[in-house]
Amino acid sequence: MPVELTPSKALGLWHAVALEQVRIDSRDLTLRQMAILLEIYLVPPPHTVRGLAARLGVTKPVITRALDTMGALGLVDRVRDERDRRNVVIKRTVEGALYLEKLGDLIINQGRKL
Amino acid sequence: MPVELTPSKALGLWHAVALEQVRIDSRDLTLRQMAILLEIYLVPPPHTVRGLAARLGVTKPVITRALDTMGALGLVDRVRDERDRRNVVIKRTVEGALYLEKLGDLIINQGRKL
DNA sequence: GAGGATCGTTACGCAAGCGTTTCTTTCGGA
DNA sequence: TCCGAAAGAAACGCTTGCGTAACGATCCTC
Repeated sequence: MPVELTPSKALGLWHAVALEQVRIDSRDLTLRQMAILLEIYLVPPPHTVRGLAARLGVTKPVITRALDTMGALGLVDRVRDERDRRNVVIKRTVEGALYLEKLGDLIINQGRKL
Repeated sequence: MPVELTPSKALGLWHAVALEQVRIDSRDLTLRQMAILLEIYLVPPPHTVRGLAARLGVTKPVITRALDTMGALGLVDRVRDERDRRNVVIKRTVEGALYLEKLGDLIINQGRKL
């Protein structure tokens, strides 16, 4: 069942969510970081630096840096892959799940107001 | 008529749009810049630096810098208020309207796919 | 018309992101 | 057992954003 939106509602939703997010959360992730975070939490694992880079169409250092930042915020975790120790597997965290849960609630609530 | 979303669809929509936006557009606005841009285009004018700062809960230099950046991208324009020359009125541009129109289409299309 | 308030900008030092390039470690086939 | 390929991180110089504080221009009131 698709989500049907008019142009006005689509941008209105984006507007309301962006506004609330700016006001509430000082963490201010970039769009890329947000895309990476959502990818990690919404797409079945395993996730690797290389895989994410390919998926987003960016270079590997971009992913490494984003993981550094979001790791410091506790939103994601990194673990060496013991089966192929060149790989790093990106893990979800409780805090990251909570962060996205709040974002989801925000989107839903702003959607209801439209 | 509100937009009803499940948690899964809300985050799924955000995910899909963020991903496409990252892949397609190199401009990569920050969340703050996006909030400012949408505020300018969706809320009736006039818009001032001070007003936007209060609305977003940020300091004035944040707005000035965002307008610098987005002005250079052609997304917004600045004009002195002739009635009170201390004020700067922020104007919309054709390019900015086009940018948001594309974003709206993107949101709608990703919503349909859910 | 002088003095204080208001508006937006600029300056400053700092933190974080970028793309490119260069390691370091690890794997896997000859 | 080498030796090249692959994965991720680190290094480099640069750009952009941040918050605080100071600044010029303009308005308004006394």
